[in-house]
Amino acid sequence: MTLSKDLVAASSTPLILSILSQGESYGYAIIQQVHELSNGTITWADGMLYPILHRMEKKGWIESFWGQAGTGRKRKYYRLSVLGESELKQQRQQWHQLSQMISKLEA
Amino acid sequence: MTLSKDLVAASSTPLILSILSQGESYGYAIIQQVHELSNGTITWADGMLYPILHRMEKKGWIESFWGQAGTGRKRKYYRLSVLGESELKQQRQQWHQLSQMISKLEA
DNA sequence: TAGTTATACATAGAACTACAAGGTATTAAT
DNA sequence: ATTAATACCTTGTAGTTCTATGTATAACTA
Repeated sequence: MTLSKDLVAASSTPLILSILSQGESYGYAIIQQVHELSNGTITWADGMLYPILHRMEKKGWIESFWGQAGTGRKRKYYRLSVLGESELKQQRQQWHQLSQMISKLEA
Repeated sequence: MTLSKDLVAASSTPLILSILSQGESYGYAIIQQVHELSNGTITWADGMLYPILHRMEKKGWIESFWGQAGTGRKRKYYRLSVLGESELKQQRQQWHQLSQMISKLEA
């Protein structure tokens, strides 16, 4: 399944917010989580994700901090901010409403 | 509720396809139908809808023909094409998948 | 130990595009 | 007569996205 460009754009933010609502994570892992959650149907390019993360941080929805993996490799972790929590709530609501509208129109 | 730009873009096409799947309609009426279906929360500008309809026609998802309202006013009606039907099916599936992913992540 | 793959992050800017604003025209209402 | 509602259309720009490219380390493998 290749998602339409619009749908990718519209879903990436709520998906990232949702993932981070379950605990902090980092770019590379988020890509894998989305891949798994979608049963392999969604594969994000890393060059697409990082700008999104930066934008979301700029908006104050997520916060970053550098961490160390067990291996010694550096990672930039992200966690949901308070603002991000309420944003997630709103976006979930919007998704829900639109889903319902589309469902309602199924003959 | 003001939907995010991304979400408006992602939802407009499946919504229009869904509406037309229930029978032919025309631009002005589609705007009102969306307004009603959303309980007044979604108000599309006409200048935003017409280009979308043109694009969708270009892609072969919908077909247009000029008609006459009872009043004598001219209207450009749109109906779903065969291609549009399968496109709708796909887009519904995608919406469904993403909705499920987001739901699944609700703690 | 050299080469390859996987992990991990970053950004410039080409390429795209949405849609506000502005335009035309007819019918209905006041 | 005027205004509101109905009905459609397009240009230009202001904005955005994400591809392509770059850097670097760790782990594996032949």
